[in-house]
Amino acid sequence: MISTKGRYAIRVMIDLAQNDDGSYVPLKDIAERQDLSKKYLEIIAKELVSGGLLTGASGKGGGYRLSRKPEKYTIGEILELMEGSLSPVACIADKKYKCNRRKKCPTLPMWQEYDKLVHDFFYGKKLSDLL
Amino acid sequence: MISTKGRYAIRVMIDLAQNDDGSYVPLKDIAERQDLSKKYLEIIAKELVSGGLLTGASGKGGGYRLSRKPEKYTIGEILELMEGSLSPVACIADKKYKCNRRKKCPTLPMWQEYDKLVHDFFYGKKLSDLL
DNA sequence: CGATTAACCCACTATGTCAATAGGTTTTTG
DNA sequence: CAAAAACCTATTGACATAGTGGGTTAATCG
Repeated sequence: MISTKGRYAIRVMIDLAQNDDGSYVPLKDIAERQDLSKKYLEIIAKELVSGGLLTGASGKGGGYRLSRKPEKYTIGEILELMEGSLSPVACIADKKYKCNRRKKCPTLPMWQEYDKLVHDFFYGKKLSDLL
Repeated sequence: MISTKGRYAIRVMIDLAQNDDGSYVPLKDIAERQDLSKKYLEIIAKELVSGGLLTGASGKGGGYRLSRKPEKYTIGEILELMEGSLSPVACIADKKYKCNRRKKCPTLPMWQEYDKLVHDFFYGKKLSDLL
């Protein structure tokens, strides 16, 4: 399941792409347009900034702005930043996960195949595809 | 993320397929072979029975048995039974989910496309493919 | 300079799900 | 009747999710 955090992040990115007039867009505006809690979006926007996807500016006239053009973002990187990992099972998502059945696990190849499918799907989608 | 419940269920089904000699297989044996908690497997097996995927038999000489041949099961139906839904987002998974942005939601088509991808992947895999 | 507007920061919380565990009851066979 | 098994109900600890609250810092405008 994709969490609200990941989904809201995408909506924030779309909103910013659609309302880009060169200046910074305050979270208040986004929250109103998208009908989402401004407070919660703060958390999300912060993570997007620290992940390098957005640029934030404090003070009057401040807000957020895409740091690249919409076609330079993949949905995969947005989701992976917010969700931590897109991998479907612990033994793939968590590098440190230790499973001594790994070598003979009859299901592992399926999870790996699935993981690739999901990865390719989301990394193949650009933010600009959703505008 | 696929939960342990879904993954253990698949392992139980595989174990039953591999150890099918016509008689019932007690959970104790499966738990030992798979190194999983028998108590926890009880919950899983119960659901598999009520979903029609397994046949259970109480009493001495009892246990569980596949109710069809391995090639007649899809991984999708096993997972869907255990996980409730394979759908990636609430607005698709939950029929009753109400979203008044649905008509103009820019992300919905992507989720629908993703949902189909996941569905087709797991319903295209048979239990017999994992043996 | 000071008011305003905005991001930034830290803590907290309610709810729910996950992954079991515990202990007992019923069913079946030998 | 004893053993072995499924079946049933309840509970638990840990963690994640989806926020909320209250303040601090930064930047701009008059």
